Amino acid sequence: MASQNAVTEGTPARPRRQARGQQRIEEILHAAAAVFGEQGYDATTTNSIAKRAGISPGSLYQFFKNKDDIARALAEHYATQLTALRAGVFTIENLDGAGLEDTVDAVLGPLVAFNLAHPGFKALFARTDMPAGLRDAVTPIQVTIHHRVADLIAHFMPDRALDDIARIATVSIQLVRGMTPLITEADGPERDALTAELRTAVISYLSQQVARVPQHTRPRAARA
Amino acid sequence: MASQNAVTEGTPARPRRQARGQQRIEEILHAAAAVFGEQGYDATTTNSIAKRAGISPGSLYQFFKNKDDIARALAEHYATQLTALRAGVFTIENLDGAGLEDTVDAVLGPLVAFNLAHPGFKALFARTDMPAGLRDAVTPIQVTIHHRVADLIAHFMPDRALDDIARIATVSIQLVRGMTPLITEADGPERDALTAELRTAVISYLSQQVARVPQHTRPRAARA
DNA sequence: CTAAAATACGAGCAGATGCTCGTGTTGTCT
DNA sequence: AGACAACACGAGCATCTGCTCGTATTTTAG
Repeated sequence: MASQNAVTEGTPARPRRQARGQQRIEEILHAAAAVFGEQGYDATTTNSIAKRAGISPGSLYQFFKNKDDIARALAEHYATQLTALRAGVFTIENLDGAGLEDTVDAVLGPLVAFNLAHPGFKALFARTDMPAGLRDAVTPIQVTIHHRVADLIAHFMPDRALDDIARIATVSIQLVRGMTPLITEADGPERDALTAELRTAVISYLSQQVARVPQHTRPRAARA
Repeated sequence: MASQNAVTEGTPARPRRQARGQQRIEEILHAAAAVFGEQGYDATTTNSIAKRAGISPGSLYQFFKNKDDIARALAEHYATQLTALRAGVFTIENLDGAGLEDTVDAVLGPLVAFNLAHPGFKALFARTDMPAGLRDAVTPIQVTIHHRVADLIAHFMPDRALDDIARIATVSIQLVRGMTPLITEADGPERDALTAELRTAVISYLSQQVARVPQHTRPRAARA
């Protein structure tokens, strides 16, 4: 956005990255994701991230202001990948004619896969009590996610009040967030079973909500 | 390690408490619950607990071995009160003839009230990623809770396999745990609304599970 | 009353953690 | 080639946190 060249002084300490630096940044984020996923955010030390990335602490701080800054960058990284995921799989247009179950499947499947592929994700997003710095880093992205889910839900209950929709979206997200650590920490068949349980929980909750106002809505969720 | 007591050597460093000390212990636990609830477990310092309790750090460590020990004692304190709660409200015998909805209500209502009355509770139990010390402190009690919930659930689906029952109990508990922080942090009417949503989610999830095996079970959940 | 145990104090230690700083190396631009 | 910026290093600083220790006071036991 702002001019990063030497002439203007808009962003003081923002160096012009070279290719090496860009790669380092990605290596650091990769290492941070791994360590966050294994140890949790609080227990993760910046020195351990540097060690994991194969660099010195000093080098790390050439690319990131502090620990929260790493979390913020990683959160944005995840947000970007989630956006790509959405574009590829569960666009609203693609699901407009689909039923509730198919929609939930279309969202939940890739989301679980994403959590398994990116162990750091749940460490940043699936916590209920966050330190202030982490909270600031992830809330904007949580708001974005909430908007998308609310849009999706609104399609199935168009005559509900907006704050009802918002609340149902919040609850749905929270159901998923609560189950995610259980799923990622389980192995093989138990993991599949828990994923199926999550699917059941979300679908039955949302079905109940759809059925709640049967006048205007056509509650035939399974077939369009 | 050396025995400082005269006669028996059963519990080496366990002094014979006087009335004053017992009261101090309760004051410390009360203070710890408050600070845990406000700051979270990690952010809470032992010195801040001592300050809140109106004593010096040295005095605190005359009654508790370390920070985890405080958490463990507080967790046991909560477990005791929960047991009293169960005895008073939702004994299995009392609910044997009741339907699923009434049973869930009988559990969820007092449980939410308990969470509101004891702000430290969710800081100890409602976290998904716990430091090792805290995990050790609360897991025994979580196992107890899980047993009780599984017993309750088993009454509604007697022909399900034991690990199915266990998994359903785990998921149910997780649904409640995930929603608890949302509920306690909300105010007035929004809190009530979220509580109602939690009720809906749990009941619809469990109803779905009860309906899944209709052969042997009599799925007349609402009326006995 | 007296000795021992329990309670109380609070300055401060040992260890850890996020982060810095001085210095040296690599890359880029002219 | 020279100059400057980006990159890299790692010992170590400043700070915090859980906890201790020497000491003083209160309570209990005999």
